[in-house]
Amino acid sequence: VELQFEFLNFRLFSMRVSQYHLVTQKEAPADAEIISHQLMLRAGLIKSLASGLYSWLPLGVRVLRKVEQVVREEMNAAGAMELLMPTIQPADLWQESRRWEKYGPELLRIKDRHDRDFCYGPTHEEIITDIVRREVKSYKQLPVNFYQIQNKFRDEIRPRFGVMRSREFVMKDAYSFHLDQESLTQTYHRMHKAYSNVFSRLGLNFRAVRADSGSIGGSLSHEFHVLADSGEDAIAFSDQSDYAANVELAETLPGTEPQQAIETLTKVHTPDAKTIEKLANYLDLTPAQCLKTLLVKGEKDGSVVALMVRGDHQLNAIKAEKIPEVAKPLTMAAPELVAKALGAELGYVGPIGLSCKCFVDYAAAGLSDFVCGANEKGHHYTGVNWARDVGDFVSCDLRNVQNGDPSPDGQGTLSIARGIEVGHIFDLGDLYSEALNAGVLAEDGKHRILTMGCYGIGITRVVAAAIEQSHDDKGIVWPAALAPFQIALVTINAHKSQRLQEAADGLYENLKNAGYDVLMDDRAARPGVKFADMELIGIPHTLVLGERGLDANYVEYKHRQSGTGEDVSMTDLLSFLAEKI
RNA sequence: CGGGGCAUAGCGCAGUCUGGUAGCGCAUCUGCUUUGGGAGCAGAGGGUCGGGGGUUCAAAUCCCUCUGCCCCGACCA
Repeated sequence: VELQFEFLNFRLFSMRVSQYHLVTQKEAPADAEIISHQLMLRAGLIKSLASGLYSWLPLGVRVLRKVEQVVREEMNAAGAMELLMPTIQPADLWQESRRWEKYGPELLRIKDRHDRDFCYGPTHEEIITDIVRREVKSYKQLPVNFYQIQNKFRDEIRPRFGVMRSREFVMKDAYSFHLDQESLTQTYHRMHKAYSNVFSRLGLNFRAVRADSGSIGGSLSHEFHVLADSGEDAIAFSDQSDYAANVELAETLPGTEPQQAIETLTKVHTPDAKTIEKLANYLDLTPAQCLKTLLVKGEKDGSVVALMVRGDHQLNAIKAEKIPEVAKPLTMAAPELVAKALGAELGYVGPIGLSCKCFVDYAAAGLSDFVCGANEKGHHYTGVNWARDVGDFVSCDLRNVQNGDPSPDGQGTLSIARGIEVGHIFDLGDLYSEALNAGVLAEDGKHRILTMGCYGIGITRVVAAAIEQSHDDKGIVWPAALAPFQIALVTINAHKSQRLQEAADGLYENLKNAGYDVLMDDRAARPGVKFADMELIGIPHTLVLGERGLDANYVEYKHRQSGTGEDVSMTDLLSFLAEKI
């Protein structure tokens, strides 16, 4: 708890607009697609430099600092220690972990003047593991948890949505090291809790979801998603339990056994019915009564594997890649390969008499009297039944969950929502510590490889996500914790009244002394211009001081989020604000 | 990486088809008037028309080429 107060004296300066770089725009650049990108450009938070590269202008940096501050406090409270590693990393550590080959073109590789290989760090597992293996020698020094807040570079295939998916971005990354799994699990839960605290304090509507551990590796992982329709990820959660998972990972349950066969197996002529939609139309059936057969490259050269899902379902690539017989990454088999390996034509493939390995999704395996390709151009079978008509196959979980599917924990049904991933935590086990040989002497005097966790928060992305979640037709509506300034003090024509200017200066000093971040709009501009700017940049609380109020000893108060306002007596102002803020 | 689009003043755009002195709105600067919800008038500054090459008496405009930026896709049986 003491750690939490370490930074309490952190405070950003109050400013006068006349002395501040506030440049707003009425129109957003045409290439800004999503609302957060448009508003960040219009409000003058960021400026684009090149594809996926943004400069943060003074107003934007204030927001970043506020996010960082909350993150620092919660990391410190969770027992993590801040350090700072270089952004440029030598290749040899990446070669040691074998990621120099594995990471692919997202890793920006560079050479120094001596022709030595380096990369711009996309993440820091190698560096921190190297520090720990050299610094930590005894189990008595464990566990340790280090974090940093720093720029990362990932050479994305397609940067988009402004700072939401940029190439260079600010990330908080933490790494913990432990003697055993039990200690790691403890810290993992502690960090899970710390992340929930961070996003709650930032005023975001978020969900923690089970996730695939992806390219970082490891076993257990959770993502933290801010819920927003523009999110790039789909997440599934139960209406009756706390089950929540990325759709990439969310399991489907084995379905019911197929019903007794009624129809007889019949081959029908189906010209041009190469898609499920056309087939269902042609036969006057629903897609759910048809079987979709996808042919992918097998792990063995030149081989093909068949993956089957119900016609109304979608194959989940990550689940498919977990099948040992399937080539990684998942690749659809080219028509020539299919013709060569199976003698079949795409569009009319089905399980009956198919000479390759077949994997069938649970729901598809529950079908009876269904339709599938006849492995003959222009023909399908109807009345197909697995047990009676089809040879060997393996049934497994292959598809994406859908709205209304039963929750995998047996409680309730799943809903699908869209989310923006702002945090991700991983239980890495000994993945990197083993590769880099990071270990300590244990109590029994034996050398033991460490276990490791890593934990990331996309600081810059949090800013965009907050705007996606909180804006209106006038502009940004910052949650209190993120706002670049707490109070906007707008003067009405003060340049024409010395008395008013002096009163405004006095009020500004009082608010500063009371500990608030204040932006005083003292420009000699028309009131409408000032109101519009303060609303665009989303300052939560606005105070308006004009001649009228000065004469009657009041200021006007307006709340950005609710739009409501009231006149407040000058004498009561500080206690009024103390209650509001 | 594949497909599509765009590139003209800080931002938004017109002009390109049909070659003939580079324009409009916003923003910026000056002056006057105005002043409680993005003011009006008058004036001013600001452009290698993305780069290079070609055709032509003449190129923002036509041709070739390079670059940059944006969007879509990478689920199709």
